[in-house]
Amino acid sequence: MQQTDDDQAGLGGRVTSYDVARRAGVSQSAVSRAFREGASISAELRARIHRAAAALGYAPSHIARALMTQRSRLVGVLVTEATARNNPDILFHLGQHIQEAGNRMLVFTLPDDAAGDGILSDLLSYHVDGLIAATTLPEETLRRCARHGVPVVLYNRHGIAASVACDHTMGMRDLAAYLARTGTRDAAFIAGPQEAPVSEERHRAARAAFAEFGMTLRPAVHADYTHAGGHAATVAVLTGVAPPDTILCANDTMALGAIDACRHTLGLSVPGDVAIAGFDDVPQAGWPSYSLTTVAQPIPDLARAAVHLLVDQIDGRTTANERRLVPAALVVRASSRSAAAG
Amino acid sequence: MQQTDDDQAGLGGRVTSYDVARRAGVSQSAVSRAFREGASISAELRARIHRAAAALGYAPSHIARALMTQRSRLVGVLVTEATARNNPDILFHLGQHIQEAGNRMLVFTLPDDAAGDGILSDLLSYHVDGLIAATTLPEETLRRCARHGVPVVLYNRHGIAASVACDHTMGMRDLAAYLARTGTRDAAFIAGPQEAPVSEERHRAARAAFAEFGMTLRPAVHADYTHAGGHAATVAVLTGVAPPDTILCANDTMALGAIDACRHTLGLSVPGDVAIAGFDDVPQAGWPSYSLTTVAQPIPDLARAAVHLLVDQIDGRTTANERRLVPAALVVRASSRSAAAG
DNA sequence: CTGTTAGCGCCTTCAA
DNA sequence: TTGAAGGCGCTAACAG
Repeated sequence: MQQTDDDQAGLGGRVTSYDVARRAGVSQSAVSRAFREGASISAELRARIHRAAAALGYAPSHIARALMTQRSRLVGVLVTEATARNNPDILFHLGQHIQEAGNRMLVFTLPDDAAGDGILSDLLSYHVDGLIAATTLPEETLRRCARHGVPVVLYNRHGIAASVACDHTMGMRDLAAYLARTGTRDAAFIAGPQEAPVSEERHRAARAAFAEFGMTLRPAVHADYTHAGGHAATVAVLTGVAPPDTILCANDTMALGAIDACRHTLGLSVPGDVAIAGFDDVPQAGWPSYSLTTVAQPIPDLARAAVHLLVDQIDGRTTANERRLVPAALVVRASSRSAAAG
Repeated sequence: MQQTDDDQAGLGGRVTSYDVARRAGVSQSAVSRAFREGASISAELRARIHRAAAALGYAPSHIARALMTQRSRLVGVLVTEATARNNPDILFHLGQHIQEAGNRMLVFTLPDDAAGDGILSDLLSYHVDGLIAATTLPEETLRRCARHGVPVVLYNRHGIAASVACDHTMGMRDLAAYLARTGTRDAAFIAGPQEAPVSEERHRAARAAFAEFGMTLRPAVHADYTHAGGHAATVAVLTGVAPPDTILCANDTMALGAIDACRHTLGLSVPGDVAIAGFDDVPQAGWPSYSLTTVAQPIPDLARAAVHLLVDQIDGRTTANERRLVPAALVVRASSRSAAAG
């Protein structure tokens, strides 16, 4: 006997619990119970119903269930286009944990970081049980989520909601301490796009840390988070008068572009002529052609924390507005000067 | 008057069409019509209802609507862990087009390519209107989808369903022709994991093309699609007796690992000592540290085609089981010998 | 443990 | 054009 020989299923028509009930000679509630954990039903009856269901190719409807239970098991995930492209791992890890918690990930891609506004009614339409936002949400939107009972977790953002974030402050401090020890005195900062919150936070952290260790950090040069952007900004910075001894980038991809600019366009040696550091620890940072010194953003931990925080709120173990800071780890590689030289 | 001052919304309770109806002094059906395109309703009434809805923070429920209309506006997307990590752009572009078509993307991540089996009942539970699968689905599963009226589009796969795929055959042929002109005689092939369909297809295409141009293609060495895997396989291949003059990889990431293996581990020059080529044209392939000769997989086109094919089926413009082949473009860079040298 | 009854929020006939 | 009644597929409250 096949477990799934749903030969009977007519074309098109959805198989309902009613159909299964008739075939098994029981009530609809029995079918409902047979497909719910810990429902009051005898093992025998459940088995019989499952057999009938398999024969019919029946699967309980999450949609109808959601209508009754007020739980859709849908988690909305908001990402910007830039995040989806530059840090795809975020989406992947969030998806993993969301699935493990028995939910599904509904992805909303926004063109840019400030567009999270009009999306709210859409979110509500789909009855998402909760929301993880790696985009900037207006306070007004967050308040409305709260009013509608939709828990929100902000990813690498702050606001009037729970949040998880990489500890940029400590990460930058560790990096700055290391650079200070290895001869950096005067560094340029290549930032992401204007108003990119993560870039701003890293910049703020860098300014504080550089000041603490008595190094100069020049005003930020803005680029667009891409390799090409980092490349161009680096050329601009290094061809000016009195070039800096170090270039710090708001993300790895731009730092990789900076390295390529030095070696392939400007004929400079890294770290001989200029030290370069990034932030993220993307896979390419570890490849031998680059060996980029950087700070590892713990994406798997961030994703896990985000989902757990959200699920806790959904389940009413209300850790509302909890803020979780996940440590970032300095990764020293060859693009910065070695300690011996300091 | 604020457009969205849903001050009235009590905490928790969902605002229903009934609430809006009462506030506007109309029937529920009127509210329903006010939120549907082309419904029979006066502009005046619609405006009044929209005002009441805005004041209440009402958004129509897709869940309840789906139950009636049998259209969830949910598109399921199946990807393997490997795809989600190595080719994240796929997910991004699919999401874009799915959203543009007025739907939402429900992501199902599978551990490996052969696990698409038990997922079906889950898919049905969520009433997905259709399915885009970048994983291998058993014929049985595809048949059941058809029986249940769920259209499927296979992404870079073939089966008894509609499909879109990169034209690996032509792409490989162009690459082989170029390599033949530039001195390749004897090449190694570094494949992806055993049974990875895309890798197998590229391998098959490579064998045919190499034979056509009278070059030797050695038996495939299997790696895992990663940089480290490509690196290791390359070291193994090139330290044997009679190393090949060219290394062809089933994807770019491994080819990048191959280049690093040559330059940084084996002290060989690329393409001087050995030419290297990949497939995909990931962003890194164009970075000056690599300049990888490769074949561009047209991901944006593939994604668009996949979504359009699916939407056509959902809407009953039934182009069932249509197969779309999207051309791939040879991208010549510095990791292969130049034409002049041939 | 099992069946009956009501209703989740909406869309769809049908009358008016 | 508008309103009233029924039902999409399921679960929750109650009876037995």
